Amino acid sequence: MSTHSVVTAIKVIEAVSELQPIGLSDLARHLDASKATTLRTLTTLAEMRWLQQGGPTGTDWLLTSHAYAVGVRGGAMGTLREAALGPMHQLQLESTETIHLAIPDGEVLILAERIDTPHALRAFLALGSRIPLHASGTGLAFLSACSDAEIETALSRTLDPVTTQTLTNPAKILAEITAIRNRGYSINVGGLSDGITSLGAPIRSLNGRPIGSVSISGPSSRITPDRFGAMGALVQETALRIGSQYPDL
Amino acid sequence: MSTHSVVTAIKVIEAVSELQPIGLSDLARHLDASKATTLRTLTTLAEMRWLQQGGPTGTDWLLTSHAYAVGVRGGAMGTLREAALGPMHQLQLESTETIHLAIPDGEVLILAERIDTPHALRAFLALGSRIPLHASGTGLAFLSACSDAEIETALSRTLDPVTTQTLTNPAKILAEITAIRNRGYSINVGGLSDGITSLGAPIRSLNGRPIGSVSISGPSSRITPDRFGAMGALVQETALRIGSQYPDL
DNA sequence: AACCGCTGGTTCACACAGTAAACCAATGAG
DNA sequence: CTCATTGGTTTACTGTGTGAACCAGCGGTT
Repeated sequence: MSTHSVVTAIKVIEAVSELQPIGLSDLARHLDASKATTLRTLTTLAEMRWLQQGGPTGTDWLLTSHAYAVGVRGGAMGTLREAALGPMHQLQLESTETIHLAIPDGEVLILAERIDTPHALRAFLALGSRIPLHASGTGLAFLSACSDAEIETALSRTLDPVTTQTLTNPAKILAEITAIRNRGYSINVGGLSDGITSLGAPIRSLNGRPIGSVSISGPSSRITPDRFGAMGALVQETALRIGSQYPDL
Repeated sequence: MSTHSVVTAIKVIEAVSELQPIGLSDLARHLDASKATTLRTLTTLAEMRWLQQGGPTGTDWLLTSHAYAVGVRGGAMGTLREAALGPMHQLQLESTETIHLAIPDGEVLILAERIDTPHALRAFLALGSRIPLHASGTGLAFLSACSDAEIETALSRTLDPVTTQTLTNPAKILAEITAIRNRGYSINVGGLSDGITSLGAPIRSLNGRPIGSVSISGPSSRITPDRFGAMGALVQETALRIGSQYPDL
């Protein structure tokens, strides 16, 4: 087996990130690599302060906060979030609900920023969560700004349902996308988590390419159909404001 | 020069994170490595979806959102933030100001989470920001929970002033630390950014070790000395609640 | 034009870094 | 007391990553 050491290193980081706390043998097995290799990679990564030992047993491996600090600054992550914060705050005040900013990573969106509602009952999604394109307000909004070819490849993947109300039929999703394009914003009732409704709009860079999306999320009891129009207009406007500040991909 | 390839890979990631957008030659010069090595590292990292080309010139290198997604989950970053969110929200409601959660990374703290105030005038600090221990409410609070030896090594470093009001004299900082220990919370008026006052308290794990700190931050015009007592008690209580949920380092 | 200093990217032979298999010591379950 | 784990170490070999030298393209200056 010929592997670049840096490839294994990255795999180690990602595996630890996902499975932590995790022990050496477990990790080596999961990576299908020898323990010696795995351990040496672990120790060098520890020297670089990306990993550390700890956890229940004291010998398990964990990701450090250094990894976080490095990741947050960053391309779209840094500049787009910076540009988005102001408009997102304003949208939070206007809607009084939770505001999400999502950014694409491969075939999913990643929750990049969240402005919380003061309400006790609220939608909750951890930062960094991977959000499937077909199952969320942000995702559907993002798709609606993609080219037909991109949409097709996105929908050609297996579309796992997240809740009982998740759209999984490509044809229905396509219909929904054209609806979104006409309407200007997406509507997702319980598709990502039960009882949560969200309205989303795509953020376009100055050249028109989709670079993320914003959404308003809250309990379906508060975000009722009669408020869709007003709230949808707000998200749409917010997405426009953010995109207009953002120069390019 | 003999270097591990994974070490250079990590250095590349960190350099790109810090300097992006950045070109090949620039990067190689900054890393003191050959362009060949640098480029191959860049391309493998791009294959792993951690980096991508783009930016103004189209050939500059950027960090992807994938790096962020990997970093956020993670050790202290994940579990502690999860445990802290509830109490932080409550503290936000009680104080009506911005709440910060900071976690140690080497010799600084990293801003891990932020709950914003609805006020238009508010303190702002980007997630992932590196916060010097001696110049912030969170930092001083964290120091106050460290052992004397740890404090000494921390204060033996060069203490750069951030504002004109930053404490840089080790003796004065030590005095402040004992004051914090008696008082139960830290007070920082304009030490990190002008016009911002913050009150912080250390978060201790069940075994008593400091693992982070929380703070209330806002304009000095709103966080006035007559409110220090009440607000300080709130932060302190919040830090205790968070720590009591958190098992161990 | 020719020259310059730069850029991103490529090629190649050699050394050394990274690999896997075998091996230890310690722990916990049966 | 076995047996199967665990984390960690040692080894000799091999193939990966290394840096120097090399292209080609670009924008100014002369």
